[in-house]
Amino acid sequence: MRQTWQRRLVYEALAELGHHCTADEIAAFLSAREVALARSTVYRALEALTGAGAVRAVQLGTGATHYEVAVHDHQHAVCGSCGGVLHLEEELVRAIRDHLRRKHHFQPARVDVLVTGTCVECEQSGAGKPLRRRTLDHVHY
Amino acid sequence: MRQTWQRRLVYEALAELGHHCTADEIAAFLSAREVALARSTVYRALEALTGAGAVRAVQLGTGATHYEVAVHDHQHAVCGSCGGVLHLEEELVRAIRDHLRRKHHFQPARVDVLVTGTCVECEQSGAGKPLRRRTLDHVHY
DNA sequence: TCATTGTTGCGACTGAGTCGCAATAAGCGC
DNA sequence: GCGCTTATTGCGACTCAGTCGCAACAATGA
Repeated sequence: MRQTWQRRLVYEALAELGHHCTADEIAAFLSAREVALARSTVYRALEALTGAGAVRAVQLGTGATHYEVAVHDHQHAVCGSCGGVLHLEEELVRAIRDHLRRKHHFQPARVDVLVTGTCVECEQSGAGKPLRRRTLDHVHY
Repeated sequence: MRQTWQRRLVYEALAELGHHCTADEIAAFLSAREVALARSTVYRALEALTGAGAVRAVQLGTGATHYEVAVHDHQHAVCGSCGGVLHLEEELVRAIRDHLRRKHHFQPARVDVLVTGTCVECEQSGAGKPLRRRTLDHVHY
């Protein structure tokens, strides 16, 4: 993978934002910093970085793909009312991998778990209003 | 939910097709049967049926949403080279639910597991060619 | 330094899904 | 069975997320 300042910037934006974000959020963040990358460039940079293993793409429901700096594997639980995202130990999915390998002789390459529900705060405050689809705040606990 | 022949047909199409399919596949199936429903009608029927619990919507990667008749809960493993879909016991995710409730006081409403990997057949035949994105055969083991 | 070849930027395009609105038709009470 | 109310349909236009082709450009390796 060739090094370009565009890719560096995309990666740094992701790191600075510090939470799951979409391609457009990254583009907006850079725009605010007076750097305008073509939308397709951001997408392609994210694709390249994902391929190189520096970034991880994750589907948080039905909206746009979210990206995060690849540190250690984990799964996600998102709160349907505040949009907060909780990270779960990767350890929790070991049983699933094992089961597939042993019982079905299926070689898992990637396991994605997405839990949707209600977090403590929302549960207590009784904030029942479900989020409009396709919008997540990416609050990071 | 009001009963309409459109909704009945959508449900029956899903049942007859017998596997995960997309809104457009259902529309095409019905078209072939000389019934042309508006695309938006199919989407709205699926939404209504999903809300009523008769149908389950599932995200099989990045393509279109897939729907299946809601029989019993289960999770999915899809083969990246033949597009086959394997059903997994819901039992496997109990630990995840429990963990969230006990350790994070998070109320899970829905847990979605998506495993991507290679099935036995493809593993053996060495069919390494990854599927073009956004295409799944919905082979049902 | 130059040549090669991957990358960018732009705009047009596609696929999936949503929305507004007028016409229609379920399902209710009678 | 008859109307009435209100949900649902069909249509087309629209949005959103992402992809693609192509010419100009720039990161590496010789």
